[in-house]
Amino acid sequence: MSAGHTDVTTDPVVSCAEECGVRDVQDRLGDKWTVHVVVELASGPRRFRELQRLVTGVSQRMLTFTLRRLERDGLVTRTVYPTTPPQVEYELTGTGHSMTHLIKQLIDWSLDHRAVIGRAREEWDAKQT
Amino acid sequence: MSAGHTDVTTDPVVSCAEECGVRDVQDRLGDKWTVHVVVELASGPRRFRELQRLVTGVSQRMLTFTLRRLERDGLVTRTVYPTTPPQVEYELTGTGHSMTHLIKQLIDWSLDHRAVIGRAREEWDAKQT
DNA sequence: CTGCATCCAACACGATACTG
DNA sequence: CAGTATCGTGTTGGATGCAG
Repeated sequence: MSAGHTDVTTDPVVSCAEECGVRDVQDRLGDKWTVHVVVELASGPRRFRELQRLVTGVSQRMLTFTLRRLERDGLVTRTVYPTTPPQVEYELTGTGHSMTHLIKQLIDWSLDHRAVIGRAREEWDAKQT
Repeated sequence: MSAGHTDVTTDPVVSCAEECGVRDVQDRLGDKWTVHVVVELASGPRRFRELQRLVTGVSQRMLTFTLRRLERDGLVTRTVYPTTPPQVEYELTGTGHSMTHLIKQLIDWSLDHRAVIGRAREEWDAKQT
């Protein structure tokens, strides 16, 4: 594809990577649980227990952490219904939903290049004897 | 943009998040140095030393690691010029360049929501007394 | 200049136990 | 059910020194 990079200086991705608060998004997208939780919440509001069941392997601790952080950043809302037993519902906000699209991009890219990368990886590993 | 999510139960982000090798991409996008390096390489081939200067704060160890991993996955090429002193040049491959776009998405989103998230965060912190 | 190996501190994460 | 607190551990990442 884009071979022949005669002019390599024409890919203005960005000039500020760290300064623009990208780190926050990185941290979130790089976090296994965050992505999982957002994906689950994308299809509608969920209760705590429900999420823990849906997001396989997550510990109670990490789920709480993840939800708190998402809540703090205004990506999910936390609604407490004062019933017995207590019931808490988590739901994506508008901003939260917009992150959903971002995650979609991520997944699409990974699906697109998964095979190529896998092959490259095998070749490389082979060459390392 | 995509506001007005009246139907929350129809956001088919994805059905498999972990199974499809998304973790790999996550790891890479979540990695501070990887993103930085790719961004720097986006504007053209760079030498090792050059990268270390460009990517402020990276240790030699991490730069090597990062480059090796990128090389392994076929995202960058490593060309050795047998001169004295030795000269090694790193360059993004086609796949590598495509990741550039993904990173762009990331940065765009972060720029778009940076303010909102920041405000939400402050409010949340304030409420925590 | 480029790269690898070792040591060491920090932190993230999981498991567990306990409260409302 | 929902959430907090504590402890043990494994991985990450920086600093340093040495080699090609």
